[in-house]
Amino acid sequence: MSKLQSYEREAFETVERAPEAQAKGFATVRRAHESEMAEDYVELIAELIELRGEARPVEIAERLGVKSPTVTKNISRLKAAGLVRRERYRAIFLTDAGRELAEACRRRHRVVVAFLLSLGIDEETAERDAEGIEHHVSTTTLEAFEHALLQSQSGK
Amino acid sequence: MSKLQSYEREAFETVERAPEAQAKGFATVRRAHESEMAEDYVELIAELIELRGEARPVEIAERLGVKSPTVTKNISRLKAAGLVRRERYRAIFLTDAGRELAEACRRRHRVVVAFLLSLGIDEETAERDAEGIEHHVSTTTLEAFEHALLQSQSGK
DNA sequence: GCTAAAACTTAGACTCGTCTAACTTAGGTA
DNA sequence: TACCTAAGTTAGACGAGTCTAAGTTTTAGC
Repeated sequence: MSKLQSYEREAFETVERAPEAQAKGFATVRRAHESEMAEDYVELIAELIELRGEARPVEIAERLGVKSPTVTKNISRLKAAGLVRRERYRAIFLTDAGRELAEACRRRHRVVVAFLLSLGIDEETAERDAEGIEHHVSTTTLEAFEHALLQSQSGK
Repeated sequence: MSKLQSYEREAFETVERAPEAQAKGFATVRRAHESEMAEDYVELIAELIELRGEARPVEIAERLGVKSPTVTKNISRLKAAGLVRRERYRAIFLTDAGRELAEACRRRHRVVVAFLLSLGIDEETAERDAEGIEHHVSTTTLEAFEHALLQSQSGK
C-alpha cells in the first residue's frame, strides 16, 4: 500500500492551479454534457438499425429508461440538429452526419469498454461506467487507452 | 494495428444487451449528473479552505467559470442538502458530511489523474479529462485504477 | 374492412443550472 | 466616520431534459 503514497501525498500540499485553466476544464465538462444526449441517441439508433433494420421510439424509450414523450421531444431536437431524418409516426433514421457521429461514438465506446475489461473489471461494471466515462474522454486519452490495450494484448 | 481487431470486430456483430440493463446504465449516468454539481462545489470549497482558510463565492465563481448569482443559488442548494454551513454575505464552510464528501471526491480525483498520467497522458489533458471522468467511476473501477497504478509504479 | 390496442404526439408542468439587471451589504480608506 | 467599491443577493428569464395526462394515428387481429 505504501507505493500509493506518492500520489496520496498531494492531499497535503494542494497545488494551486491557475483559475482560468480550472474554469476552462469545467467549461469543457459542461460542453460535453450538452452533446451527451445527442451522442447517446445516435449511438442507440445506430445499434437498433443494425439489430432491427429500423429504430422505433418505443424501443429507444425502453433502452434509455425514459418515457416516450421525452423521446419525441429529443428526436425533434436531433432532427433540428441535422442528425436524424424522420416523418411523424414513422421509424427514425440517421443522416450522414448522424451516422458519422454514431460511428465515432460507438468506436469510442468499444475502446473504453475494452480498456476497462483489460484492467480486470467485470463486464457489467465496464459497460455501466463506460456509458458515463466515454463522453469525457479526449482524443489524446482515447489514444492512450488504445495503446495500453495493445500492450496488454501483446503482453499475455 | 491488427492487434486491435479483436475489439474493433464487435462493430460488425452488435451484441444485443438486455434492455433493462441498458436502461439501468443510463439511469446511473443521470443520477451521477445530479450529484456532479455538489461534488464539484464541495471539492473546490475544500481546496479553497486549505489554500486560503475560507471559501468565498467570488473565487468559486472564478474557478468554476460561472457568474456569482449561479454560485449563490447553488450554495443554497448545498446548504439545503446539509453539505455546507454559511451565513448571508459570509464565507462558506463545509459540514461534516460536506467534508467527508469532499475528501472522497478529492481522493478519487487524485487517483484518476495519477492513473491517466501513468498512461503517458500530459498533465493538462489528464486534469481536464479527470474532471469529467471522475463522476462516472465506480468503486470497482477506482480500485482497478489503483491496482494498475501500483503495477506501473513497481514496474519502473 | 372494422375496431381495439399499441405507438406516437401534444400540451403543460417541474427541476436544474445557467444568465443579466438591479439591488443590498461589508469593508477599507480618505 | 462617511462613502465608494467590491462582494454578495434577489428577481426574473431561459433552455435542457424529464414527467403525466390527454389526444391522435397506425397497425394487427378478428
